[in-house]
Order: sequence, then C-alpha cells, then structure tokens
Amino acid sequence: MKIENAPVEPSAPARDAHYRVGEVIAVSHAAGPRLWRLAFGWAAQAVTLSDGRRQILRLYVPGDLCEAPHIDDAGPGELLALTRVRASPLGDATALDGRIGVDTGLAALLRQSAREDRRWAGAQILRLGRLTAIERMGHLLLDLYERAGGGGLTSGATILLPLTQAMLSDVLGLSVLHTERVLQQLRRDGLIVLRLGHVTLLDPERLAATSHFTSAPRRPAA
Amino acid sequence: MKIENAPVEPSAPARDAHYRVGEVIAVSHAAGPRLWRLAFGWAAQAVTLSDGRRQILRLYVPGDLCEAPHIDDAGPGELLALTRVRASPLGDATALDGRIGVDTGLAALLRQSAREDRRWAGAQILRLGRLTAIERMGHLLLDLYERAGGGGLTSGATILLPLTQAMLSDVLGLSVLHTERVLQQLRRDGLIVLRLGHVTLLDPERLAATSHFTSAPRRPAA
DNA sequence: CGGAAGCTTGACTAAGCTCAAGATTAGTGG
DNA sequence: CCACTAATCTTGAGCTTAGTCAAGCTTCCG
Repeated sequence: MKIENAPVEPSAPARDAHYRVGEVIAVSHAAGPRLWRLAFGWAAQAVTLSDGRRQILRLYVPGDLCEAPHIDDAGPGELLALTRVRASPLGDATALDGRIGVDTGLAALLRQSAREDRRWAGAQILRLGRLTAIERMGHLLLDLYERAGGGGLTSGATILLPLTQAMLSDVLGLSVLHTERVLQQLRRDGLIVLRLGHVTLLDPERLAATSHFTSAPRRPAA
Repeated sequence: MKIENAPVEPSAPARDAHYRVGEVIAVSHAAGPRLWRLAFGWAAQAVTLSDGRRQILRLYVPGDLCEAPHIDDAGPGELLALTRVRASPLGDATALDGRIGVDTGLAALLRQSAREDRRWAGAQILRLGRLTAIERMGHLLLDLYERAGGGGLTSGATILLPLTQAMLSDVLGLSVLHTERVLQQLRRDGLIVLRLGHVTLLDPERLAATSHFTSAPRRPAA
C-alpha cells in the first residue's frame, strides 16, 4: 500500500474533492478545473464509442497529475474514477500558466507529468499495436510495478491493482472474457498470483522476457 | 505533390539535413539534436521488438516538430524517414530551453506541437485498442485528411499518402496482408480510391460514420 | 439475507495472421 | 530508352487468437 509520493504538495488552491467508483470527474468539453493531483485511488482517461466499446487512454495512480481529456484528443472523452478517489484540483490551464512563474515546484511537476504522459502513451501504443493479449497483460503489470517504485525486478514483488477485469480489459483493448483467460494462463504458468486487489509477480524477469518489456533506465531525478 | 506548409521557419540554427527512405534519423539513446522541424517528406517514431515486430508510435508530416523517442518511452525506439526527408535540426532540449525565453514563436510552436502529440496519442490508442481493422484504416485516413487541412468533410477529398502498405501496417498494428484486404474492402465499398501515393476519400461522411471518427472542432489558432 | 456486481467455465464464431506464389511497379545501370 | 532486379502489391487457402453467447458460481454490500 506504500506509495512513492512526489516532493511536496504545491500550494493547493482548493480543498480536495472526493469521487465514488465509476464517477465521472470531468468530461472533455466541460469548464472547471482541468488538472488534479490524484491523492488517493486510481483514475483513468477514457473514451466511449456510441456502441459501448470503451478504451482507457491513460491510467492514473496516486501522485499523478491528471487531466481531463482535451476535446480534440479523440472523441468525447472523460476523466473517471476507477476506485474511490480523492483528488486536489489544481485549476485550469490559464490559472496554472500564471502560477508557473512564481511556483517553480509546480513547473517541475508539470514537466515531470508531461514526460510521464509521453512514456505511458508510447508503452500503451506498443502494447495495443503489436503485443498479444498475454504479452499486453505482462507488460502492463510490469509497467505498473516499475512506476510504483518497484525498481529492480526482485522476485515476489507485490503491487496494488484495484481494478476489475472489465477495467483491465478497457486498458488493454481486450474483451472481459479474454482478460480472464489471460490471467488464468499467467497464473497457471506460475508468473503471477492475483488476490484481493493485489498482484504478486512471482518471476518478474521471466515475465519481462515473455512480455517484451524493457525496463526504463533509472531516471536521475531530472 | 503539393504540400501544405506551416507559416514561417523560426530561426533555423543549422542547415537542413536530408535522409533517404528508411534511414534512421535518430535513436533513443544517442546524443545530438533531439528535435527537428520536418520540412519535406514523412517520418515516424517507431519501436522494433527483438522478433521483428515493429510499431509506429507517431507519424510526422511536413510542418511537424519531430522528436527522437526518449529512451524511457517504450523500448529502444527510433526516428526514421518513411520517405525521402528534409528536416531542420532545432537542437536538443537544453539548447531549446535557453532559446525559448527570447524566441516566443518557438515557444508557441512547442506548445502547439505538444498538443498535437497528445491528440495523436489519444487517437492512436483508441484505434489500436478498440477499432476493427477497417475502422482503424478509415479513422487514420480521416485523421490525416483533417490534419492536412481538409477541414469540412467535402466529397472527393484527396490527400497525399506516400506510405507503403508495410508502413501503414506498422501504424495500424496489422499484418501487411490484412492491410491489403482492408484497402480492398474500402475500395469495393466505394469509400476510397488509392492511386500513386494519393488517397481520395469518396464519401468522408460515410467513412467517418463507419469508422467512429469524430472530427476535432476547428481550433481557434490558440 | 438477498441482490448485484464480478469472476469462472465451456462451446462456438469470426477477425486477423501465416504460408506460398504470382503479378505489378519502381529503381538502376547499361 | 531499355532491360533487369528488387520491392511492392495481389490472390488463395488454412490456422490461431481473440470475441461472443450462455450459464453457474462467488464475493461484496446494503
């Protein structure tokens, strides 16, 4: 449950907001604060097609800066709470622009966040475009593990994964049923143990090899 | 062969560089200029897996600012020329940071580019995650059409598409053979005409409807 | 305690991939 | 300008991965 938190909270402008599971925090075309600091719980940026298909574009874990999708990103999207969520509103783009000059910590946070955004997008496109279902799952788990501060691929690493299979499916672009099968397979292969919202990676090295996951080099805290 | 070029070149620091088809402009871990302004031709940010699978993360068309993938983006990636390319090096991140203060045009360009980056990533993730092969193709063509300044979905719109089927496949996460079949199908349905590196969208409205493509609202030149 | 959401299983279907081979097209050197 | 080679595109036939349908079970909550 330990979460690697970033430095210090940059002057929060408003009190934290709470959301329930499945609640929409913001939609792409709405006004209001466009940026939040996720304090507790998981959130996602998602788009839903008219026929019900849904794709999660970006997963947010505690500590992340989350943004409502821009209207011109990809269809009508929304920022939604995947679990119970607590988040600190940071205001909208214009308000932030003004504050960046005075608050250098905030500027750094934004840069770091933009970098993480790009990293996620790259990994996600690779997963969806060229990895098989099993590889996608392994890749995602390792990705989350690494982002949670997992660092070295030590054996028996356990990470928090408070997502339903349906949510996982929407991240990985799979059907719920197939997600189930994939998890089965990984369990049968002795690669993971899945229990009560936690995943244990039994053999991260092997998982990384079979998932074509390449670990990001330890960033020197730019 | 006419190419819609962006306004004016912001103070180019070095002379333009030329690349041949398939040439690697930059790899993720190399030094050297990390940012280019694409003057002519198409380029792509791509990752290649050890078994040969390749995924194009981002397509660049003339006028775009292109970036070598960061080393921590997603495996060892590269910026490569999809056609004959002419590009103006803009220097690396540090050099740019210094110049941003004095060159406000450059700053605006960078912001615009970051926005376009996010837009592309969102659309790409949606395509790969939840659209079928045919939908992906239609969605991509419309995306390119719109970005090429196509504006309204007028009938008989022709865009430049100097990509081989193999390149298209690597963008869309499909096999070359299946890409072929998809193009066949679209032609048979009277939706596109494909000839000599050009695509004509015969009925953009219908294509948009079947591809779940939602047109981005006309941006007021922020 | 009862209902709903989530998980699991089995059988079938279909989208997309692979292999193999021929037809075009484009690029190159003579 | 032509011939020749290498890409690229096209077609056809299996095969595999992933999606769909149907139904029972478990867990979490109110």
